[in-house]
Amino acid sequence: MEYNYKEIEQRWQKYWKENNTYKTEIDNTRPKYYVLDMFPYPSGAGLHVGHPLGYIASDIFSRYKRLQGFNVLHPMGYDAYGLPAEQYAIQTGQHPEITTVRNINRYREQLDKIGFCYDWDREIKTCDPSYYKWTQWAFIKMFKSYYDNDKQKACPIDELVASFASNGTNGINAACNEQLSFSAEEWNGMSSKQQEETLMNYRIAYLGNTMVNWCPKLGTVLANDEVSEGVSIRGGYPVEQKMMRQWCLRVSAYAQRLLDGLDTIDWTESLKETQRNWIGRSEGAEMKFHVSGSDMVLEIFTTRADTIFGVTFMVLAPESEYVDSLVTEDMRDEVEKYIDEVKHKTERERLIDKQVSGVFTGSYAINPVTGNEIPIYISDYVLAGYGTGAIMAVPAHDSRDYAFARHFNLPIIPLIEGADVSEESFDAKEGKMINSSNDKLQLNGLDVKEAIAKTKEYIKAAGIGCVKVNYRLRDAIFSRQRYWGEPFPVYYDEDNMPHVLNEDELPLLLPEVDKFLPTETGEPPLGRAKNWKTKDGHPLELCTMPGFAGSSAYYLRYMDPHNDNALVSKEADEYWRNVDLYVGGTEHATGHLIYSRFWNKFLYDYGYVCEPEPFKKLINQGMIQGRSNFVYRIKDTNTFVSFNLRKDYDVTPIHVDVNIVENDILDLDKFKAWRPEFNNAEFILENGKYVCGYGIEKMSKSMFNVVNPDDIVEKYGADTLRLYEMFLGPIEQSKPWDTNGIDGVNRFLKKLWCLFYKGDNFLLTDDEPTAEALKSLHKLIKKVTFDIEHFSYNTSVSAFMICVNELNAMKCTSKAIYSDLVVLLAPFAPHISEELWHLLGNDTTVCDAKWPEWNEKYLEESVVKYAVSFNGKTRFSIEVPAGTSKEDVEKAALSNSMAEKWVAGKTPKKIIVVPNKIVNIVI
RNA sequence: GCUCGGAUGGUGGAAUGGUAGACACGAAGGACUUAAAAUCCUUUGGCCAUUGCGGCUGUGCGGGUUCAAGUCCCGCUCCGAGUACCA
Repeated sequence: MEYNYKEIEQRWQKYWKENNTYKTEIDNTRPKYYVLDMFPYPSGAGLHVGHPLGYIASDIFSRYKRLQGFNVLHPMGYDAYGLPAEQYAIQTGQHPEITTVRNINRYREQLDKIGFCYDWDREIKTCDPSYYKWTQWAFIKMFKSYYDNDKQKACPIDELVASFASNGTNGINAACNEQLSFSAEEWNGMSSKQQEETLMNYRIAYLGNTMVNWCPKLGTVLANDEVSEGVSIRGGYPVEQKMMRQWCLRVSAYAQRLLDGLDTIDWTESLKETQRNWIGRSEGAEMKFHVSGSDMVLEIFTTRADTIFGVTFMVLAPESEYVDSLVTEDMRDEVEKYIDEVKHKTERERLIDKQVSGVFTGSYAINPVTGNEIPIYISDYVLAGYGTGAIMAVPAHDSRDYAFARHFNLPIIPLIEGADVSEESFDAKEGKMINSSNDKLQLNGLDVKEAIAKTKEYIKAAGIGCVKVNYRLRDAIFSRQRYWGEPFPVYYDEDNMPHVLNEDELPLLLPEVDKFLPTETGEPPLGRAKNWKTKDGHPLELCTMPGFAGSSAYYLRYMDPHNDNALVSKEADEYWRNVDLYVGGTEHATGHLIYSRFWNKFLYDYGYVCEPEPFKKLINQGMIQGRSNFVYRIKDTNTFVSFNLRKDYDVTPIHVDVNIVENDILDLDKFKAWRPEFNNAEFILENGKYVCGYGIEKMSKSMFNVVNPDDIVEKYGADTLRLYEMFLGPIEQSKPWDTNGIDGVNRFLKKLWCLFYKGDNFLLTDDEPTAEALKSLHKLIKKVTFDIEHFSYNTSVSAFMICVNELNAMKCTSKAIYSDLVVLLAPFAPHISEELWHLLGNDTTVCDAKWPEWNEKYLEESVVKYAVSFNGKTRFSIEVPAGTSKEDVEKAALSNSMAEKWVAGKTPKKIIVVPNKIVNIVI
């Protein structure tokens, strides 16, 4: 019998489906293990060969864990809301749901062919009302909560209201937009609208006026992680800063917990570092500067309190609320002109144009330590959103202040001994302080670190400021002026104040609209929906939620996907707890992986989930790049010259579809048929072949380098695809897709098949396995077990090849050996393993087998080989019986006929024997 | 600029401080074939020797630690990824 992968794979895929082989239920008698893939956004292009890389890796791990006796939860679903479907809808008028469903079906078809062990009963689509009900539910909870900094958790807003009513803001330490201070009487005297507005300052989901990234081309705001280098990640359109009233999530309240949690989880150091940078904790001091001739006080944040004696000016962000009252009449025109200029610059222009710019306000501040008067400027190098939006400028020790001082000719006072500030600032936090003492504070002679500490002490004692920790992490902007997303469960009253719906009114269904564009009056697409109001006629929110809303808690829903009464039941949550292994790309480091952790912590605060971190271990699969092929056309002809001969001609390289090239050899007939203009192409060949050049690029249609997994499955089978993707290299590494080696793994499967069958004869017997075969097998068990635990799948595949070659060479026919081998292979190549497993006479599926354990006794060698080195250089090797003592190994090494040459009559100074490995003789 | 990775044959890549280059691809030669495909065998880092079965050299560069370094330490070069007026 031939290895007929098509027949085998189809038959077993059908069997698994019909028998619910991968259906998972809570089972308290077995330990759980939760393996999760980052669910895909179903794009119209379908899966390419890079997508399944992570899915295969997690599938191998799931199957392995299952064979080890774990109850494995391994679900899959779709992140179905998103911009591309909506952009497509705008262009074609087709409802995004139709495109989305079509794409999902296509994805499912492609996934099914690869033989994953997903429990499809638990499938989730974020655009499904039964799913987004719980996204809306969580939003309502967040709306009804504030963050108590003392308790370090989210609490019901009602508690805050009660506290305001009895004590005002007294004793309240809550996360907020701005520190408020009022008494119980003042609170009780407020109108309900005023009270509502006050509460917005505290809610975890709040409506706030914030600077947002506005993308005019997409017609929506974007979160910080959706923007890179001044353009939108989706589409690459310019983004500008704009003040807008938007729904926000108070992620910043969780900054410290998000930072601390990183130490408790098993993620790669680089990913944790990315999150740490994104959270951006910095310890410093907040200091008050009085404005000269006024009772205004400006607050600044600095990490370099020690440089207070070198402050020669102050700078405010142009957007700062204080600017208006600071500007003197003679400067007003100039300041307004500058603010206007800054406002109209897009983020991108600001980044490109790094010229120093700014303008003097006309006002002066007083340095609280030296008493000196210093000018106050505004400049766009100070950001409104960080710290207090104002800085004390120390040009000698900050490069940005330095550039500004140079441009406006402001004084520069060096504060560190030996620092030369004639050409550039000295930013390093090292050296001894100078010019930094007066009757209030003496820093001269101190080290920078000591000076920082001493200054902080002084600031506190003198009441001119406080020690403060700042975070770079901002609240997440949660509104999108888009159609294809979750509607907010929010309506507005007569005062235009927002209220949330009752939980029993969920889900609030996404309404139909006639077009997916903003309304004529510039309102979001939901403004087109008919009857978009509550039963009692209140208008509903027109924005929808962003992409990360649906992906923030999906891992919880998989635990209990059909529950109508809760996001996840207590029972399911306490059994499955959190994700043991999460596999996905690094691109979500500062988006999904932060939001999800935040969302989880919020739910944790209320006891809806029992684990403070959602993803215990995380593996990042690398990207698969495209490997493009080129042909070389001789200029102004239709003649193509082979790669190695191209130097002799004047040629233009042209991308050629990689699907008509094999091992860099062009299929000439397919090439002629590929494009009409190549119909009558001529070729200059080398050795009768046309060799193509290659290059590594992103996998994309325009480069003709997209390889579709279906084509590989068709040509080689799913098992070959799975093995080959793993064989390609370490899972975490980015690498180009290169089919050149795929024959190797395909050959391996055929070889394995041929160990079972020769022609139509079944070769296997019940013979006792030989010691040699057992050794080969147990070597494999040990290696593969170790490799899977360490996600080193490429070396596992090699180990299988070695083992099969060995068994082949020793003509092993023992069923006992192959039985274990097939179980080991099952996670990697489930279809062929299932087939072979049944050929071995089993009637259960291979998934229910038991992972074999290795026995050291089969691995023991009777003879041990030692490499013999002289002064570290290996010269020859010797063999001694296993268990030979060190002394005897030394003797054997020295008495070897080869040794004489290297010893050369001298007495060895020292001999090192590493058991079973090396004898190093130092002469 | 900062942070984190990485650099090993023609290629993808192996190597708990212990015989570098496993495994695979490609290439060359051979066997079986009328022929091709498939399959199998041999060789394959470089240099030298190959009527000596061996020698020298070698993991981006320069140092160091060690009996022993691809691996650890210090200083560079180059490449990749992320991030950026964050005070």
